[in-house]
Order: sequence, then structure tokens, then C-alpha cells
Amino acid sequence: MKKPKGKLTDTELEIMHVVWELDGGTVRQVYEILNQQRPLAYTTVMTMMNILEEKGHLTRRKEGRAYRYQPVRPKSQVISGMVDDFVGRVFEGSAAPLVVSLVKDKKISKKDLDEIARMIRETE
Amino acid sequence: MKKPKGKLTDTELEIMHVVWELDGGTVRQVYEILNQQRPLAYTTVMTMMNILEEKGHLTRRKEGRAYRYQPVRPKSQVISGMVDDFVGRVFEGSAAPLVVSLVKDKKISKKDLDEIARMIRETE
DNA sequence: GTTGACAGACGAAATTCTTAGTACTATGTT
DNA sequence: AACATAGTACTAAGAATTTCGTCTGTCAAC
Repeated sequence: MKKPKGKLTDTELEIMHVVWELDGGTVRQVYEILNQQRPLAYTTVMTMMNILEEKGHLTRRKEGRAYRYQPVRPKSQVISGMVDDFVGRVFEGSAAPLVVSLVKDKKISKKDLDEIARMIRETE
Repeated sequence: MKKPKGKLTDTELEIMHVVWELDGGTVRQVYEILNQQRPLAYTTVMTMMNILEEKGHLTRRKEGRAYRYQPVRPKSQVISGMVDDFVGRVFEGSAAPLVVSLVKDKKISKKDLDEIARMIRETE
């Protein structure tokens, strides 16, 4: 298993979301959930989860007949890395324009922003 | 030329940044700039720009011996689409947690947020 | 007119991503 | 013991991405 680095691809991320949600799970469990959202073969999920294990995003241990996969790093940490990468690639490093963009496109409301501002005040 | 849809890959985005900056340019111009940042062959840039043209992100017209490529859509619009996609994939649609994440990771300061809040007030 | 520099067309190799089929193994059931 | 089932390993194939080489045409300079 390698050090988890950088990015998750689309399908990898889909799977990680489910695994984080379950806080660990078997291939079958993940398959059952993912398959409700879109058609996907059981073996595809297995392959992806093994890739995620190789890349260091999941660990697994035998549990009965199957493996149980656990996230290596908490969701917050991985997401944070992805945000970092995204801000770097798309906004050339500066996050403020990203927030401006969110506001302009009405993806975030004044109310949300106020709430976040309050959160900061409390943290200080 | 097709309708520009969805996403730009990493290299495509790198090139688009330069083309937006130049507000249109030839392969050679883009190559000169990009090559200062990292090694890259002239033909690679050409291939990528042709792909971007096929995908509908650039148009080109002959200008002397070379083609001049122009962005089809303004940077803001494309970036906005990428933000949309990112929020959808990574944050399952809600932008507020993204901003929270930026704040937590200190990628954005209180000062920045205040300024953006002020901007909203003025827009209203 | 020949040559050199520059531009584009074309093709293609290497890599990664996504998807899934097939064959084998272990286990629990009849 | 034979069999069905769940699970894994192995394999692979198609698509997208990234990178660049080679060939060909053209224009300017000598």
C-alpha cells in the first residue's frame, strides 16, 4: 500500500463517498448502494476498491469470507486535498475568486455566508 | 465544432488559461509561455489546441500562415461550469461546506470573506 | 532556384480510467 | 458428498488523456 496522494478520479470518489458514509464496508455493501444510483457491475466495484487499496485510500482486512474496507484518511482530509488541488488548477491558487464565483452563481446565499462568518468569529 | 460541454482536463485547462490571458493566440505564442513553466513540445501544444477546437472550447481562423485561436466562451463562464461540476462531485451539490472547508484550511481569510460579504450587499 | 525556418496534418505510443467477464475457492446446505 | 452461492483473483478491452515524432507544404532569403 502506498501513501495516498493527490487526486481521486470520478468513480473512485463515488465509491469513497459510500465508504465514508458506511464508515467502512464490503464490496457487496458498496455495490448495493451504488447500483441504486446507476448500473454498475459487482466486479467493477471490486476492481475499483482494490485500486483504491493499492493507491492507499482504503485498507482492508478479512472479515468472515469477505474483506472489509476502511477509509485510510477521514473524508475531511481527502476533500481538503481535492479542494487544494482544484483551487490550484482552476484559480491558480487563490481561493477568494472561487467564493466570489459561488456567490455570483447563487450557489451560496448571503445567509450561508453570514453563518460561516459567525463560525469564524466563534473560532477566534 | 461541437457544443462545449462539461469539463476540461488538466492540460486543456493549462492551455485555456494562457489563451484567456492572451485573449486569443497562435500555437507558437501559447507554446512559448507554457514552455517556460514546464517542458512541452510544440506539437503537443498544437495537438491540444486542436482538441480544444474539436471540443468547442476554441475557434480558429487563418491569419497569415498560422491559425489564431480564440476562446469560445469567457473564462468566467467555463470556470463557473467547472465549479458547478466540482461542487456536485465532491460536495454532493452543496456549496456551503466548500466555503467552510476553505476557511478551516485557512485558504481564505476573514478579511476576504468580509470583502465578499460587502460585495453582496452592494449587489443587492 | 535552392534552402531553411516555420506551420500544420497525421499518426501513434504510453498511460490512466472505467468497466466487466471468467475462472477458481471457500462455505454453508441438502 | 454434491451443489449452490458469495467472494476473490485474474485478465482484458475500450476510451480518454497526454505526449511527441515525422512528413509535407509554404514563404522568405540568399
